[in-house]
Amino acid sequence: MEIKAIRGFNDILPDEIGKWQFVEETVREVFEGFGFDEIRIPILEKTELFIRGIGEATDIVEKEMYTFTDKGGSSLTLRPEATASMARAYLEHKLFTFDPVAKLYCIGPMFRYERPQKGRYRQFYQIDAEVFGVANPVVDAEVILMLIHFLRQVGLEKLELQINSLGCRECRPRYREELRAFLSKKSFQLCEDCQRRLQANPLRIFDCKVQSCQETIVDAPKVSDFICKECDHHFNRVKEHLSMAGLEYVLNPKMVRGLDYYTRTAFEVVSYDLGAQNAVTGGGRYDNLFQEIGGRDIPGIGFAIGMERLISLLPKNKGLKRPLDLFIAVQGKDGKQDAFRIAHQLHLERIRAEFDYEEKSLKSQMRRADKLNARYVLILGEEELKKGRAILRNMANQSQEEIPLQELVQILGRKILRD
RNA sequence: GUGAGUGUAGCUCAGUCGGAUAGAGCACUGGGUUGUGGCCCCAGUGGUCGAGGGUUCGAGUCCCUUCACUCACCCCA
Repeated sequence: MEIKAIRGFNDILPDEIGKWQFVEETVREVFEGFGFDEIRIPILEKTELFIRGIGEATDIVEKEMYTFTDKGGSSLTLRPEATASMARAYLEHKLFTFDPVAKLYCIGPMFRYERPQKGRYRQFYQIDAEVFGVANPVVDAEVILMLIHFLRQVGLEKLELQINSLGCRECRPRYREELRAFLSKKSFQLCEDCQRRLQANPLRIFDCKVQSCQETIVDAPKVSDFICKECDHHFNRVKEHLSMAGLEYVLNPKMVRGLDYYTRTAFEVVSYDLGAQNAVTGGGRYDNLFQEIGGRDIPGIGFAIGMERLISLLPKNKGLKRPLDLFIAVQGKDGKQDAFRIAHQLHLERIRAEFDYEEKSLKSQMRRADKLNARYVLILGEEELKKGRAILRNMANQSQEEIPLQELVQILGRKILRD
C-alpha cells in the first residue's frame, strides 16, 4: 500500500511555493519596518503551558490538542498556537530586563486535531505578531494598523476589519452572568447547541445561525452596556487612533474570541471569499495571559494570520514561479561535458540554468526548454564549439545570435538584468 | 464528534438496463529526412475501477463494511 500524508497535513508543492515565499518576505519587510523582531520557538511544549495559557474549558484544550507522553514520562503537546510559547520565552529569558517592551513575530506551523475542511487543516501555518509590556491603547491601534498595512501590501483589498471590546476580568464576568440570566428565562426558545452554550459560554450564542436563537438575543444585554469605565475608555482611545490614521472598521459587538486569555480589544479581518472559515486573521489584547502561565503581570496584544487562508486570497499575479534563465541544449556527445561545465559556472553566478542529463534529440531538448519556460537557450553546436562559440536563442522573440562562450556570463547577466 | 456529497490513467471526466479485451481530452515518451520550442499530424507508455466482503453464469455498475477526499455543522487563524 502506498504511503500517503496524514489527514489534514498538506504538502506545499513547488508551483505554489512562490506565494509562500512572497508572503514571508513581505512579513519580514513590513513587520521589521514597524520595529518587530523575529523569534523562533519550539514546536513542542509542556502540555501545562497551553492548559494554563489558553484555558482549560476551551475547545482547543478540551479536544483539539496533539498531546502525548514522551519517553521520560512528560506530557508534551504540539503547539496549537504561538502566543503562549512566545510569552513563555519572554519570561524565561527575562527579555523585559533589556526593555520591558518587546515586539516579536514568528512564522510557523500549528497543530489542531479538527475535522479538515476548506481553510482548516490539522497542520496549518500562522504568522504571529505580539507586543508585550504595553498596556496603552495606542499600541492596540499600532498593531492593527500594521496588520492592515501588511494585508494591503500582499495585495488583499476586499477585507473587513471588525473590532470589539471584550471587557476585562472585572466587567466581563458580570456581563456574562447578566446575559446568562437573561437567556435562561428564554432558554426554551434556544436550539440544542445554544442550550449547551448557555452553560459553557453564553457569548457564543450571538454567533448561532439558527433563526429562533437570533430572535431571542435581539434585545439581550450588550457588552457595551456593561464594560467598566476603564475598558470603555481604553476602547474609545483605540477607535480614536484608528480613525486618526484613516482606517475604517466595523464594530461587531457579537464578536467573541475562543481563547480564554483575550481581554478588552478584540479584532478580526474577514473575507467573504473564504467560505465558512472566513477569518483571515484574528487577535486581541490578553492582559491575563502572563499571570496564568505563572509570570509577573505583563500586558500583551497580538494577532495570528492564517497562512493558507491568506494565500488562497492572494491575487493571481503574486508569487509566480521563477522562470528558468537558460536552458543549455547540446548536439552530439561531446557537448555534454561542456553543458555540465557551463551550467556549473552559471550556477555560481546565480543564473538559473538547466540542461538535459540524457542524450536526447535537439528537438526534444528544445521542447523541454519551452516547457520549463526558459528565457534563453544556449545551443552548443559542433561547428561553433570548435571556434569556442555557441548560439544564444531568445525564446520569446525567436532571435538568435552567435556569441563567444567566454563572454556568456556577462552577456546573460546583462540580458537577465534588463528584463 | 455530527451530517451530506464524491472516489474510474499523473490531471479533468465518460462508461446505458449488470454483459465479453475499461474509454476520451490534457499531460508524458518517441517520430513527422540528416542541427532548433510553442500549432498541427502519427504512434506509444500508463488503470488491482479507493480497499475488503457479498449477490450473480457474469460487477466499474447492485448490497454491506471500511478507508480517503470535499463541503457544511461545531470551532477557529
